[in-house]
Amino acid sequence: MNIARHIEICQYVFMPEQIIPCCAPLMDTPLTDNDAKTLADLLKALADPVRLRLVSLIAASETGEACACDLTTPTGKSQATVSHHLSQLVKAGIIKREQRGKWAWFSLEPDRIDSMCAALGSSDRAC
Amino acid sequence: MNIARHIEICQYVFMPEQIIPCCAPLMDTPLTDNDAKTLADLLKALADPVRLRLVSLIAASETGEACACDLTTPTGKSQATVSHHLSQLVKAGIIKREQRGKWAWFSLEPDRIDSMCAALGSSDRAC
DNA sequence: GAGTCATATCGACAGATATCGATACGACAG
DNA sequence: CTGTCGTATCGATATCTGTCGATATGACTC
Repeated sequence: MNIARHIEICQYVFMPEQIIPCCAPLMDTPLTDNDAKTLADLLKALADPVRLRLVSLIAASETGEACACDLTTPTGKSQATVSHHLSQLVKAGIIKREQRGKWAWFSLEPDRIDSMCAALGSSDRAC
Repeated sequence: MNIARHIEICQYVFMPEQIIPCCAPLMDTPLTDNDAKTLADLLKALADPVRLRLVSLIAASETGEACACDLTTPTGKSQATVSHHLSQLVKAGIIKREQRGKWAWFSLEPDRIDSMCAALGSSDRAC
């Protein structure tokens, strides 16, 4: 186990711009308090059935984006609730929001979930 | 997008015995309510800084296992709290518990986190 | 069996979170 | 400028979750 290497990988993982494809720390050396908090916040943002459905509705759409107006019905929740969940996802960096006229369009922030998975793996594992 | 293929992948992902190495549904077709609930429960089990530290302490230990008695101090939580979190992780299938005399030893359930990551990816992505 | 030690469970509490109706805001159409 | 429509925010509420002291359980020692 190589601490320097671990720190290097951590920097990749927590910087959305540069990302290793899959699998990195957690398993290699105990997480610091800070890293644990950061990673937990990201996991929490996804750890809700409604938000998972929202993400998958957006990701699985033809164009890779979805209008908020089309996300209320399939989730079976109120407009206020859906808006709240979408905000949470944006705040966590999992999706991004774009205003077009009076509509709000959402699309995936592509590397965010990958980097989360990377943080949950081991750098020893082949990917 | 191929529904039959998706269902097939889903079965792998939610059956801990057989697991594809990395990356599968979520992005391919909207999650069902049930799958969303299942996946959210698994994410929730990891979405806590104390539990993440416990997992990484266990995983990063020399032998790949750790005694409960060695997990209280590094987390800075009470014995009751640590025991509670360990139970949550066991219940979620992320770690397993083995009694040895009066000590409880914990080790990773190896494929559980991988399958979670798999469920969060896309089957199109190269892994 | 009595005492000790490791761990799980219980009960209580504080803080977080999901939810929704009502309302505010901002963009567009007329 | 006024009305309409999509969306965010607010306020209230119910439920869930993390935490810990106290206690129960279960295993080992003597």
